[in-house]
Amino acid sequence: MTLNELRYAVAVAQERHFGRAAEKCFVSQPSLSVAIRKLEQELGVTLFERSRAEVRPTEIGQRVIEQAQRVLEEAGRVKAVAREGSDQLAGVLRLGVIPTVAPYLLPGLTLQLRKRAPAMPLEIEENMTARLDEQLRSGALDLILIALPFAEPGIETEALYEEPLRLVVPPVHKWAGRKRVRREELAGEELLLLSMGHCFRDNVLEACSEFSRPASHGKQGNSIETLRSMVASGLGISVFPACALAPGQGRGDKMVKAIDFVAPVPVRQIALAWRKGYARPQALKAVADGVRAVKLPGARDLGRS
Amino acid sequence: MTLNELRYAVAVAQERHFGRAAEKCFVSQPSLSVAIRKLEQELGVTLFERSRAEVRPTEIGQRVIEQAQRVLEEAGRVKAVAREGSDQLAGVLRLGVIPTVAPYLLPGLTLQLRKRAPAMPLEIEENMTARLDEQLRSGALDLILIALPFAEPGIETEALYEEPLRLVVPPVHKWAGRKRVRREELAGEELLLLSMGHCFRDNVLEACSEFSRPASHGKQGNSIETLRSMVASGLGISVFPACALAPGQGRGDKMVKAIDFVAPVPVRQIALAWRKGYARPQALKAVADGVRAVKLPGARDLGRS
DNA sequence: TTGTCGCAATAGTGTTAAACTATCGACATA
DNA sequence: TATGTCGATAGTTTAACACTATTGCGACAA
Repeated sequence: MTLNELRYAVAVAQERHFGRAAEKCFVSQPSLSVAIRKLEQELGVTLFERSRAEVRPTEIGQRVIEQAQRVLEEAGRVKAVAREGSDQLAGVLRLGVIPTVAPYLLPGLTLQLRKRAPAMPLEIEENMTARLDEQLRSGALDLILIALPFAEPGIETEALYEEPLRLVVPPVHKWAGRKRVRREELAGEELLLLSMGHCFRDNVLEACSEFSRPASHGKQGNSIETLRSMVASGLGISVFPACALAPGQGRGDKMVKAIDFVAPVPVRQIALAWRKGYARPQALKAVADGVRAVKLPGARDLGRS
Repeated sequence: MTLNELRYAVAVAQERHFGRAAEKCFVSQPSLSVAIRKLEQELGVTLFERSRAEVRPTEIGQRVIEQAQRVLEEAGRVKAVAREGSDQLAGVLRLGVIPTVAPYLLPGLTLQLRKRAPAMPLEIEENMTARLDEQLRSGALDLILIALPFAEPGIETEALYEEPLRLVVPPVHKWAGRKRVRREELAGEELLLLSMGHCFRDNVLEACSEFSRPASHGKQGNSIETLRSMVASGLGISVFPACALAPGQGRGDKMVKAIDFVAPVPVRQIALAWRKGYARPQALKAVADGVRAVKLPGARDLGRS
């Protein structure tokens, strides 16, 4: 039983004439005759009563044809479903973002994507790299925005931008008045860090470990905003990504004082990652372009597209 | 798009593995791969995300596959419908019967068919030959029981039985005591006839016309039972088919006296008629056999089967 | 890095199936 | 008896589909 055979049967039932039905189906009359007979043999019933005067569906033929129409209708919907969904920029996109990027990038990104892909709402998962990776692999997420390095088998990445790391001190700190600080000077300072698992914690440690190895792990925060408050209250100093230090960023950007490092300025690289073979490359590109279009302070575009 | 392609896609979605899906569909892995790709191309969407680790339906693929399952389900019902209906002895049979046969044959026939085809209820249309013929041609009836001669293009007939015609007189008639009457003797007698259109009227006229040409058309009845009453009340004499004169037949079989004709006894032949190519030959045979199995007084089987 | 394994994709080939044209045969009409 | 219509059949070609064999890619172990 093929869809064509069902189509032919329906056409014969409608036209009540093999010749006209064949014409309607764009096949020759013999082809259609043979197909109908094949269908009748397979089903084991006579679908049409052929008399000279007219072709008439039998009782059972009528019921078979009604059912055949249902099949064809559903088959048509397959194409309809595919057509609706063929726009890669339509439908929810599940995006994972690390916590040290999300609050600073997302406002601008959603704005960009509302322009670039208005039919593609974002479903945001804010979590640490390990958890995002897991969800990306399991298919719970489509794309994730993470910090490099990030190399996993089966996962492709594209670096989007890099941004400088900046020293953050209380307004009353001895360095508060300085323009620049050398990384070596951090030795011996109390450096407030994010808790374990945050990749930015590793970014900072890598950037500064040569000079400062903070013994105390008691002084940690669960988010940059927590750290900002801790620094503001004089609990210590810290290192933030530049995006967290834009004017207007954070609850009052006057709470702390940001100081640039002397070159070589440590940076972190933010990248987009997806499963190899991900089926919506256009959506991927839209997000990549959208992120690049968000102007973060001090950020520098990376990569190809 | 073919039903097989949809089957393959559903199998891949279930197994999440091309090899196993192919095995399940009893085809080679390459065949299945090619079919899936063909389907994807036709629909213009990627149905599966192929990674080394696993095969996963895409968002849109998931929806397409759900719809494909609906198609396959409906396609399965086509076969189910055909299987249910493949029994020719199941389902209503629309049977037309002429009024001079119906009341005498049907009680026995329905009994016979309840044994022979319990799943085939009869829908009875009692009408005159011309109207039955019309309905048979239009498809409103499947079979009709009529009297011969009956020859129509596109219609096949099979004679079932013939029965004698008998003279019917009031109990007080001068012939009431006789065993037999010669047809010639009817000349000059008042013969009560059925109204125009009843084929039995023509049977009687043909059988007796050589001897009696009734001038008066005022003395007519619309049914044999009406005629029986008219005869009983002494309004005249008539000719009935033997079936109408069985013991217990009619409202009191003592109302009138039946007399045989001297040979050659006039008869009428009852036949089954159907459209050439009628799709339920078994139902046809069941009715023919059922009619023959009804023992009507004086009836003699005719025909083949 | 270098095998090796697993799996899907591709190449090449044969067979089935579905299309076509031409013709037949049955029936109805002139 | 001729003629036309219409569905069935015959014979042929083409296209679709399945098969085996092989490649190519990525993951994992040595």
